[in-house]
Amino acid sequence: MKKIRLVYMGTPEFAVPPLAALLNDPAFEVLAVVSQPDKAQGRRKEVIPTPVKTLALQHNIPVLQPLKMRDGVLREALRGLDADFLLTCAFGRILPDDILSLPKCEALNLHASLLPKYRGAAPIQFALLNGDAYTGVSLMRMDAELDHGAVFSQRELKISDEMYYPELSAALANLAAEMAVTDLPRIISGALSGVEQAHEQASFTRLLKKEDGQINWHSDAKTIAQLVRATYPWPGAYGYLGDKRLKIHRAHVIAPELWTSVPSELQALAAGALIKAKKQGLFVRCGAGEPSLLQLEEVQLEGAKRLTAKDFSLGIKDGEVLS
RNA sequence: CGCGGAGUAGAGCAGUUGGUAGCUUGUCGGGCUCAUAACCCGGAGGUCGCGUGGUUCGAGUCCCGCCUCCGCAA
Repeated sequence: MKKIRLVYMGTPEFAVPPLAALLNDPAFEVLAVVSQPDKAQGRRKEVIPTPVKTLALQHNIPVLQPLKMRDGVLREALRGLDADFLLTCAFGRILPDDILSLPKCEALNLHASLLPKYRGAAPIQFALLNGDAYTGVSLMRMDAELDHGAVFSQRELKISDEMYYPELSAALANLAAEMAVTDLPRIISGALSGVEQAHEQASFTRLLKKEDGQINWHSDAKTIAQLVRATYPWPGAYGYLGDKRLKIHRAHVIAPELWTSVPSELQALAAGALIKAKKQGLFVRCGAGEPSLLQLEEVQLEGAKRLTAKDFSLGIKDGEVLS
């Protein structure tokens, strides 16, 4: 049987499982991998190859890292490959028309949401941020607009309360991998056809910024917990203790029925007030009117290492308030 | 040379104008209690990151050099 020839375009960790699955499946032949240029990272500004590039090199797949999409160089490189599919996954750049319209090559995208919901750059984060019960992945055809083309297939995933961004991202990436391996052949055979999206229901996500991690302690604890889960590990949810930033790495909501102290006592506390409850843990009073409680699990003060809430609480005074 | 914070008992912190270290927690022993992540009593545990460095009668505390960790920025 003729192998399915494809060019894979992806950059971050999320795009690794699908590529790995395609590389391990004999039905596919990955002709080339396109990834974003390597960037300097870390305190020492070391240049780190992208996760997708690393995997590709381990399998001796040629890697292209074009600086520009529109100068024709990439198009020329791809044109000679005679691929059946151009498959992108978290590539991070919008592809110009001349690449999407390569002859006899279907340009597809793996997107981490149930389109038309959450088009754009940060679908996983926004699903967590909004406290959605479900999200998923979509396999779709690329067209001139962002995440706008016909959808071939989707897989759903339940979001559990324990999922932070890395867990959800990994779960979705695995789902995307499974979907790519099983559904690309079905597209070739004609078993799957693209269905136009319900565009009027589309929503869009943008890349998170550093400031998106700042916590408003007047929000209720549930909202704040969602922010913590969505922004971990970057940009990270944070408040301020004095003039120092305090990152909240892990936290969860305490259901009102589990409160050991009565609401009237909480009512008297300012939003952001830290509550040291002996061995029971460290809590923050949240909410504007109705008080709600957020239990901190893991935090990190600016300049210090990350600590469990227990260790952190040993070093702070009573009555301190986060802002 | 990007900016900045920090290295003190197992852990988290304090240590004022320099006078040989203290708190919380944990740990060990004992006690109390129907019981407790409760309470009471007692003990162990630190060459204060490194330098056979400098200043000083005397340095965790000031000066110099080095190492390590971390936040910001990228």
